[in-house]
Amino acid sequence: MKIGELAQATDTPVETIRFYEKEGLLPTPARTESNYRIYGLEHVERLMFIRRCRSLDMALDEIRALLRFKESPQENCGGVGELLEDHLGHVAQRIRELRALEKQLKGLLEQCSTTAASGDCGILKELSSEGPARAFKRAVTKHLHGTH
Amino acid sequence: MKIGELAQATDTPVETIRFYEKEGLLPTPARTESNYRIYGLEHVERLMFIRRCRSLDMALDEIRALLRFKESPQENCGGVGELLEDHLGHVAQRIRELRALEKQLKGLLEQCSTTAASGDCGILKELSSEGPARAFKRAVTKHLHGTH
DNA sequence: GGAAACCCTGTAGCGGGTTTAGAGTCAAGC
DNA sequence: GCTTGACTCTAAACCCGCTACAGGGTTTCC
Repeated sequence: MKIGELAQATDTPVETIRFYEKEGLLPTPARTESNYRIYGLEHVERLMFIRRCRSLDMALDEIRALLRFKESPQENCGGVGELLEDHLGHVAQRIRELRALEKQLKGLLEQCSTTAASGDCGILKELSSEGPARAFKRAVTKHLHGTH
Repeated sequence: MKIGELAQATDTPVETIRFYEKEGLLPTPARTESNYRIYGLEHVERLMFIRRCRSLDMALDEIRALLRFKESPQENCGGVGELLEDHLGHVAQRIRELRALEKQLKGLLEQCSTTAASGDCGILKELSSEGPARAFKRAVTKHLHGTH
């Protein structure tokens, strides 16, 4: 199959396939006389593996590691689990961060509704708050950097 | 104040300040005879605003828009709220995605513990599943692109 | 007067692709 | 046979939001 067919089969943009090849995630395929890439079942399989991992938001480096495990003699299953647990940790961490963010944004938006009647935009005020004057003073009084 | 002091005052790397200037987020400051940038209160204020927005994970384009609102005559508060709501929407969406992800990863990890005793890695199997054969067939039988 | 700590400009790199430019190939319709 | 259009090729630039150089000049401290 040609690259466009592989693209359809795996729901992957053609350019991304070439990119994965350049990155060493996909083996270099055979070519036709006219220099077109030709793929087989094994490429479909491998690309689908990659895409499934990417859909789990794994980095290309993590995927490379998984592919090595997959290829390697046998039973580095422990390593696989460890990698996944690390990744899960990152994801959980990011969720926590985003939730904190969400809360802050909601707080800001409330400002808007409560100050809607009054003069000027509560959101912009809030974003400007914990005024700069203090920080300025801090910086100026503290221009004694290093030990002193 | 010089760039390093501004950096301290706002907890922003020096390079990032120069980057924001190049991006038009910070106005071009005055210079000393020896070509050093000199900043005042207004720069501290503006940079803190930018950093607060960034800590809310807003894109530089969004921040640019907010700064325009801030500058503009008066009362585009509606626009501000709208922008923030959009942003909140993105954040909420991303949280949903990551939670789904988390669930999938946990499922995969369970595979590992349940198949630990058995022959080979359940995780890798699972990641390879919904086999490629079907997709391959789909692609090959459907090489009749367009109307046919 | 010399070393350390600051400042300057300009450029390249990160990840994970996407886009563009310019050229070649192949099948179908006239 | 010839043109159109869909596909393919390579190489290089672009995206975001920085970060990290390299190779200078300036200021400050002892």
